[in-house]
Amino acid sequence: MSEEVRLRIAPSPTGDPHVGTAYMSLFDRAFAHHRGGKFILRIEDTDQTRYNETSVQEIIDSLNWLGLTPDEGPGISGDYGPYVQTERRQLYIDHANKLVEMGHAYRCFCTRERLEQMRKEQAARKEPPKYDRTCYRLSKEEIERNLSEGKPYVIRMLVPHEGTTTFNDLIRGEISFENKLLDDQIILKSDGLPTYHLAVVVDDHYMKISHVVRAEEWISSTPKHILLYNYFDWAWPMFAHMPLLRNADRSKISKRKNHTSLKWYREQGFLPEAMVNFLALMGWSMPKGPDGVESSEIFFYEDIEREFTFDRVTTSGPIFDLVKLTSINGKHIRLLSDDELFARLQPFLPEGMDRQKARLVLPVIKDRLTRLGEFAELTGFLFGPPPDYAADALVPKKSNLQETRQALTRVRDLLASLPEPWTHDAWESGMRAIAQDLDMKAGDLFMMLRVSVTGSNVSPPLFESIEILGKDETLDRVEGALLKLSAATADTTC
RNA sequence: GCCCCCAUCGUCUAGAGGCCCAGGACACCGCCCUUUCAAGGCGGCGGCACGGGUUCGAAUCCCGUUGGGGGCACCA
Repeated sequence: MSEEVRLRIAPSPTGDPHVGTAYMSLFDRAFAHHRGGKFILRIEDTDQTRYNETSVQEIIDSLNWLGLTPDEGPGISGDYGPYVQTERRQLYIDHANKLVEMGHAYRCFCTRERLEQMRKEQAARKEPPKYDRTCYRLSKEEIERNLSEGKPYVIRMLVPHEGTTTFNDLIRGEISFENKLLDDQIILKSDGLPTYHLAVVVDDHYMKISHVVRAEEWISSTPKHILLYNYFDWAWPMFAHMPLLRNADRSKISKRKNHTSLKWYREQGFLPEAMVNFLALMGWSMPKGPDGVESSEIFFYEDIEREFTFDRVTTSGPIFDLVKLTSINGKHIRLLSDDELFARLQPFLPEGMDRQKARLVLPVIKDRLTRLGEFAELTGFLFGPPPDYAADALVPKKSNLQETRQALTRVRDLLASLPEPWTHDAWESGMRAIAQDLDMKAGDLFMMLRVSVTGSNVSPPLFESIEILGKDETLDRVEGALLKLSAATADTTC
């Protein structure tokens, strides 16, 4: 009987919820649930200088938004709490002390200034920066004296100078490091809080984490963690280091070069299922069907959970491409029913916008939406006056103001005479008849009307638009266009 | 500087020695559809970083080079 599969996401509450957190959560949860296990949220808030109050709730909100709800976590549930590290500080202190007693760690009284000086000298000598073990050589008496004087200290783990530490990464295979290259890492800070290295090992152990899945950037600290597991005589978890999301220049994804806040994507109107779909494509791919046929790249979380295995995870870091995300988002928007899409659109409709009308426009605009946030902009002309435009915009190529005014007048008369409700057939054949009569292209005539009504030469379908606008408003706008043409004609003639 | 990871179209990827003179998606270009723009359909452009091995046979295995990335904090 094997142990339960338990994976965790362990973000630091230092700012906006990060896209990398969503990325790791996706695979954590998919794998855990694929294997009938649990997905756990743990808050790593041991750096009080970077702590951000609203962050924890925002992380939870973002995960919920994406449908990546944790099974255990702060304020959620679970038998292995507390799930916030600052609430577990005594545990870390006890374990650090235990290590000191066992001779696997030692107190270090060096000041930051001294350490800085030491590193400077090492750099000058072109040596790798590494603690020189000054405090390891302190006598018992010196330690006692420092302690009684109340000198602040940290606790460092003692790394052996011989041997090699090797582990098997689920994605990359065997990775090994020579111990002599590792630093005597600080595991307990002078404020009594642990550093990541101690906290992660202690918590992963007591929270019974079976698979440590995290970004590639952690590979080089893994041997330190393994050493700690060994010191405590604990079994190691499995390790899997996911590729790092990248900026376009291939550096690690950053706020400066990318939108990294999940809040931003939500506000822009990216669908959670599109985010999940896109993120899954970064470093993972859906296996081919049993017939060997290529699988679609458009899929949902449930599909990922069903198919996910670490052996299909790529080793090289993918560039986060907003263009592709946008495309995937558009496809997911089109997969939604009109009613569902309308429900999702609610937070994006401006205050006071006529909801009924908005629902009416929806089918017309659906194929043109790539983000929910575009709705208002794309349909603005239906809810208020069209944007201002120059009279010339009404004039087709190879035509002039006079002809345009003449043609548009005919259009107005047609619309005015058409009995309501307008039918597509009657309207269109009327337009075409005018075009033929005036010996002009039907397209040019449509464009004239389009600009009159929408203020732009790019718009949703014309007939549907004027139908939604209604006869009176449509005629008003055509009248307005005619006025513009008259004014412009007058200008050029005098 | 030292250590570690990585290397297929511009980008995301399929490919686990012959099925590949390399397949799909995004982007780009063209055509079709069409009252504009989209969406959709069809087609095109475009890649195994380089050099050595191993093998009857290498994108796939090994070594090296080059290139990219990450780490080396009382940050995670």
